[in-house]
This record gives sequence, structure tokens and C-alpha cells, in this order.
Amino acid sequence: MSALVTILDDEPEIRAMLSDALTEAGFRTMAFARAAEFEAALRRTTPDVCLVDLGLPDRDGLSLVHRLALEQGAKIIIISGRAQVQDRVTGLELGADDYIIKPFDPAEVVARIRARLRGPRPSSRGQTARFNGWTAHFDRYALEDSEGQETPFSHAEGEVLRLFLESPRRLITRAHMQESLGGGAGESFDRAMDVRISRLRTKLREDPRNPRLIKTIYGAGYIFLGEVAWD
Amino acid sequence: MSALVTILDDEPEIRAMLSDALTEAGFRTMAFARAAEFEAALRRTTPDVCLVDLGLPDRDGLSLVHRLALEQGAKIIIISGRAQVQDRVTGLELGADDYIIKPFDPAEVVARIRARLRGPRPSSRGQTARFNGWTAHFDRYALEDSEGQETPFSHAEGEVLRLFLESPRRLITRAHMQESLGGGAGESFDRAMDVRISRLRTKLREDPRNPRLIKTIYGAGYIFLGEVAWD
DNA sequence: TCCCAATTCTTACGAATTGTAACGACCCGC
DNA sequence: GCGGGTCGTTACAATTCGTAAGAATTGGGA
Repeated sequence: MSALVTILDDEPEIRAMLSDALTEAGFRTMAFARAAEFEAALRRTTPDVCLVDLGLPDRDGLSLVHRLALEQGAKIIIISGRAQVQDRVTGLELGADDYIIKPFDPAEVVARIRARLRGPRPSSRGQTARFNGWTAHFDRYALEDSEGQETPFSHAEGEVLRLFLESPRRLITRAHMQESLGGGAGESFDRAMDVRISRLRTKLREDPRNPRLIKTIYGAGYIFLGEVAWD
Repeated sequence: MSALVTILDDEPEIRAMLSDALTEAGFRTMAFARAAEFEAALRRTTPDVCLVDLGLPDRDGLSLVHRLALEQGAKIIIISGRAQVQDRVTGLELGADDYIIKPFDPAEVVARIRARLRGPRPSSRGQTARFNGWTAHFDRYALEDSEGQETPFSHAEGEVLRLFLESPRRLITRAHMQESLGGGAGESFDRAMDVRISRLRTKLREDPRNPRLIKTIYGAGYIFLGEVAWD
């Protein structure tokens, strides 16, 4: 079931704009012009997100927000013409989860609603990347070949592999690597780098004479060739 | 313990301003000028909120945000000079929890951080959790496999298991564990930690050579992979 | 083309870190 | 006190990963 978003604003055009954008984005919506109607509706339904305008004719918006925050489990997003920092701070402190300033773009409202609903970080699918017949599973630290055979790789190897997969077909200098992989200013750290890459090449079954994936650029760094597709 | 907030911004004045404001507000802070340093620090600590500037010299900010969102449990707040709606929308869609535009007022940043931390009540309300075919019954200290077979676990094992299940797919440093499990400043307590985890692994029937649920991150800590659903 | 120095590759080794079996102290109910 | 279970400690095995050292490769110059 899609999430229910309520809109509380006294301007009809704003209600219409938000309703359209949110419906378009796949939410169910209910719109209200006055706080009294909204509060009446709350007794029958429990929205997931409440968009609340602060400049209401029949009630002080901030006290409404405060009550909502205490009583409802819904996420509260204030949409207000009041642009002062102090307004935003008090709105958020009273329990609002976000504060959007008018005029706003409906696309941003949708994005912010989604961010609120995401709530606890989704136990994301493991991060994997496919490239040239291989699949790198960074979640379980394993490299899978085209036949489904898996070889585990260590954390340090994974760091290097990730660096490559994040910038395929681009020169990666040793300096850049050292920075990225936290290798202090240690002078002899690039030797360690070599070793990491060597071990990674072994796991990728690279031909030492003719590496196809991790290519050395003499005097500069490395370049990872390969078509990478991240999930 | 107060929440830990990391600051990633290449401008020293901004780092100073944020550090001051956040410390004043009662947070612990760590500031970084470059993504590489920040990522290196992530291997040792797990922040609660990450403030990330998008205009970094050494890395694409958005891809960093994306990765953070997938791997870390921390809340992510982008702080950017890019004011276009499209920038904000993509930032939020990639997993940021908030998006603040420069120039900003530190007070608002503090208010928004508080709103994020208030966020989702800790998911661990229930006494049972399901994950990857297992069911952990914390009320009766038993671990049930997919066939309904139950294995009891001890209190100490349960503490570790709960810690993992509360933060799946997230690096848990040894320091964090010790803190969480009240393991006093005991010098040799991390040995005990190892043993607890070893025993827990046995009950989860992990293959010692290739553990699928509890992964060791050499030099950093552990990470629990698995899809967790609390009742 | 051949030579040489700089750079990179690889193997071996060892320090640091982590895994786990064995032991014993401790806590409980009987 | 006895017996069973829990759990930290210890000791030693296994793993990770940087370092060292010699081999191999590269590229410029003779």
C-alpha cells in the first residue's frame, strides 16, 4: 500500500500543485484548507507524512505541529513562507522532521517525503558490481567468476578493487591510491600497494605477461579496463 | 554518550564554524578536509551523522553519499553550494537524509541534525528477530533454525547477537562493542570479545573458513551481513 | 639494437591481529 | 557440596597484510 500524505494549506493552488505532484509520484493524498478539517480527519485516519503550512487562518501552525509530533507517529514536514532561520529552528525543535520554504519545487517536496519515509536505512541489497564475466560481492567479500565459482578476497584487496570499479578506464595514480586507501605518508607504502594489486591480480586470474583488466602505466599508476555495472 | 557527527568540507572556515556550533550544542565532532581522510577514519569509527560537502577536490561527493547510504547506518546530510532543485533531488534520492544549502546558519544545521537523530525510534522493540532463515528469541534465549530446531544461547552471546541485529550491514568497531557491552576498560577484554563471537559463530553454524553472517574486518571490527526483521 | 637505471612484480618472511580449544573461576539449583 | 552451565583468561594456531629483497619489466639514450 502506498503511503498516505496529508496536505494542509489554505491556498487552493498550492493544494492542487502538491496533490498532483504527490499522486503522480505514487502517494495517496488528502488535502485540507483549514486545521479544523485536518484534525477531524486525523481521528479517522493515520497519515504517514503530514505537510503543514504554518500560515493558517484558523489555528497557530506551530502549536499544531507540536501536538502532531507528540501524538502522531507521522513524519511532519512544514511548508512555510516564513524564511527566517529562527522560524526554521523552532519549527524543527518543536518536532517537525523537515522544513521547506515557499516557493518550492514539487519535485523537491517529493524527494524530501521519500527521504522521510525511508526512515531506518534500508538493509540494502549487498553491493555488487559486474565486470567482464566477474561479479564482485562487496557484501560477502567474494569474487564470483562466470561459472559461479567464488573466491574470497580480503578487506585490503576489496579496497583496491572498489577503487578500480568506481573509476573504470581512468588513470589512477599511486598518489591517489595512497590517499584513498588511507596509506599514510609512508614512503614505502607504494610497495605495499604493489603487493595488494599483485594479490588482486592473482585472484582475477590475470596473465602476468598480459594483464587484461588491471593495466600498469609505467611511472604513473594503474588503469582498470573493463565494463563495470553496479547494482 | 553524545552523538558523533563528522564534518567533511574542504573549506577550513566552514569546518571551524560547524565544529564550534556542534560542540557547543553537545555533539562530539570529527572534521575532515578530504574524502580520503574521511573514508580512512570510517574504518575505525561509526558516526551517527555525516555532514558532507559536495564540492570536494578529491572525490565525487554524490558517489560518496551513495556509498555511505548503502554501507553506513549513519544519517547523511549534504551541505552544498549547488542550489539547483535538481541537485537537491538527486542528492536526496541517492540516500541523503537532508540537504542544506550554503550559506547556512549553524543553528539550523544543529536543529536539522537533532531532527535526524530524533528520527526513527530504534527498531529493537520486539523480542524476536528473523534473519537469513534464523529466528532469535531474546525472551527465551534461543536461536531457532529454519526447521524449527532451537539452540539456547547465553546472555553474553545474546548481547553480541543483539548488537549485530540492531545494526546489520554496518561496521561495528571493537571499541564500539566494548562500549556497548559494558566491557570495562579491561585490557584483555577484546580477547573475550573474540571468544564471544567465536561461540556465537559456532551456534550460527558458520563455516570458519568462510563466514557468511559475521564478517571480520581485519584491524577494524566486525560486520553483520543479513536481512534482519524485528517483530 | 643494446645497455642501464628506474620502476614494478613477486615471493618470502614476520609483526600484528584474530580464531578457538582448553582450563578454571564463578554462579546457581538441588 | 555436587553437577551443570556460563564466561573470562590463557595459550597457541591461523590469518592478514606490510616490508624486504631479488627478479622482471620498461623506456630512454648510446
